[in-house]
Amino acid sequence: MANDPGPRRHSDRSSGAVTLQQVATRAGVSIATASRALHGGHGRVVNEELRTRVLAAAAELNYVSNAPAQALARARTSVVGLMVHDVADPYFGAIATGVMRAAAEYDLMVMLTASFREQQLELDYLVRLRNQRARAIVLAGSGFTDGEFTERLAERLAGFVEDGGRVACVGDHGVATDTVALDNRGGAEQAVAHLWELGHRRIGVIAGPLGLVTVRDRLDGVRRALERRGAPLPAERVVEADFTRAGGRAAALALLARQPELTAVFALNDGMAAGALAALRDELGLAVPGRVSVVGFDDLPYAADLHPALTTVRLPLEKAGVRALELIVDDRDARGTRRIVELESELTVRSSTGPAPAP
Amino acid sequence: MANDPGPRRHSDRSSGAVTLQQVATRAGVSIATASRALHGGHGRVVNEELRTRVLAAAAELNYVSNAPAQALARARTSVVGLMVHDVADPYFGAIATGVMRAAAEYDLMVMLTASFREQQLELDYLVRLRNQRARAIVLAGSGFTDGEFTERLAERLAGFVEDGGRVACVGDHGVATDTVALDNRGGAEQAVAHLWELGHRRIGVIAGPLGLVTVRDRLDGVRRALERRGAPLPAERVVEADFTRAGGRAAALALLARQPELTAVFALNDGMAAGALAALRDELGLAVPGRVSVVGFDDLPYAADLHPALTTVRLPLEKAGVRALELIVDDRDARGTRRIVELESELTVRSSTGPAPAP
DNA sequence: CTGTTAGCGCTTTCAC
DNA sequence: GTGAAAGCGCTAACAG
Repeated sequence: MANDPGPRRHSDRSSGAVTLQQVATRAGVSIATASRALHGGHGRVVNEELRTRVLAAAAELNYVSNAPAQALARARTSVVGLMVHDVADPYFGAIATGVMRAAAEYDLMVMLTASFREQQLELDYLVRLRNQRARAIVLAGSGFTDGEFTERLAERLAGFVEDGGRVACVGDHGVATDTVALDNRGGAEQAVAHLWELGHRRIGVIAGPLGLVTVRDRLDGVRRALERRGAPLPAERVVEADFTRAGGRAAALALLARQPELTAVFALNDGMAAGALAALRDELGLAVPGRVSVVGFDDLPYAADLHPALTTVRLPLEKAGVRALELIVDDRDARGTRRIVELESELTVRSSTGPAPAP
Repeated sequence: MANDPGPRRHSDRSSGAVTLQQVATRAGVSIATASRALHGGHGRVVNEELRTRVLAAAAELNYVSNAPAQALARARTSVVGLMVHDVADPYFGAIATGVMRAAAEYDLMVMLTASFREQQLELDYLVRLRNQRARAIVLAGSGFTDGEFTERLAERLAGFVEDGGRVACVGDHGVATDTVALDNRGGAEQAVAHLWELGHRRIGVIAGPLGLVTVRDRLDGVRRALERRGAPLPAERVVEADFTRAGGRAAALALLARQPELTAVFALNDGMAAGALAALRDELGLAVPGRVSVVGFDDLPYAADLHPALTTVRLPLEKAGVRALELIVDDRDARGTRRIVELESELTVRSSTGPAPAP
């Protein structure tokens, strides 16, 4: 039946997958026609009957096209890279979900990379994504303020862009790409305003690692809000902590030992707030919000289930993921212009904040 | 300099990326040698000097190899697919983290797909992953018990395997692949045993959607444990709920309205337990664990922060992700034998459970 | 509308 | 140890 595949040099390597050629042969058409029938060849229309035959052959053979081969021929893939710190971290999980939803919408596959806050790993993954010829990268990575790191990050991204890739950051990463900006500063200001209105004047801050952009911006917001009210934040009222529950716990303990006069604690993320809450309640026996009010940041899903329910700043993380992907897909705007989508924070008041106790 | 790229038919499509040919030319060697120098050509050793020259040229040109092209030539990629319901769900987030950690270890890239519990989407992604020529798939998807779905799932996976792919499931998906088995049944039994020992005899169950394998197994564990103690679970003591906080809240309300004599509630996941806790405490005013004890399942990170801290069954989710990836990588065992790694559950007792109140 | 054919970038024989 | 060349599976000119 003239179905001789011919001599094969690399024969053994064949993964056994059905090829377009086989489909074409079976349908009795040329490979070009098969391609056009299956993947809609660039304006070209295929005769209805041939088309049907090709589709039937493909179905019978259980043909699935070879994306790497298509990528090679078309010089473009349909995969986008997503860089996060850790998907298990609800913050990044939410962003990732947004990206996934949008990707499904636009028919893109997403290649996930997690840096676990290791700078080298993050850098390496970036070239790995370039290697994969990802069409774009959504960078929601670690976010270090470290200048040298930022520089190398920029280099890597530049290389990626040179190859024709697009990049969108979620949050500030110190690189001049399209970005979905999260209003960390503004959110922090809102939180402070809220506490201030409740009469709090002695506010402590549990900051995360100062090397993270997010922390820097949130802390900055606190400072600004306080300065504007004529009560600049003293250095002793800020503790740097690990960005975790345990970090928050330890920091709360340290902070209140040092500054027992505090009436409010602002933890710069919900994880630390949860730890602080537990420390205050179980170890220090301080009523929240009776004796000290607590505010968190992020409004993770469990914030309402903390005890007491946590007042916190809500960040539209999932939406940020969606927007980032959209920035990447949407090529309308001229390349070369940096696009920035600003997303707003919103204070969610629950039960962990109340009037400052009378002096 | 004889660097004429020659006539190009597809010229405009070139993404501008540097190619191996360019590196070879610059290093003054053949493309074959460049390939071997860069990617260690199959036993072949390259002269040290040439090797150095190639590496230098590659560095100068900022060369990054083209994975799709390599995939085509080698007939294999270094990507594995990961199917989850939703990464923002802590359960899947934990599994995903495990997979990511292991993938980094083995130098694999992971392509993430999220079905959001839509059967068709899950099925489609499976062919998409085949299309990408993923080398393997870690299936931690929705987990429907639905027979027809399972069948189609099996079909799709079979196709994937035919092409030479490997598959590992996390949890039972009704398909006979290598799997990392989670002890849902055993965990549920432990929870019941715990309650029983505390004197609870009237236990209500807040089940998730009965169409999910996980739910079925956990419920089954409850039934078995109770039967073994001569107190079979009456149908009225089980409510099917959405697998969420809201679902748990509603179910708790319904359950206690119907069966006020219950002294314990077992929610088949932590999210529902959180909702139940809130409903019991805030809406029904029933003391936990004084009047009714509550047990959850999964031991998500926030379980200890619920109020009261939740007694729950811990599942080694991250480890499950790691193991699944290992099953895929580890080809020692003969193909054809189904391998099953059993992971144990462990009850974590906290403050939401206590002695049953005196009758 | 269909078929032929030249690549896409890389790996791997096969000869030297 | 090195190079030439034949593909890998597919797309897109180009010619009919």
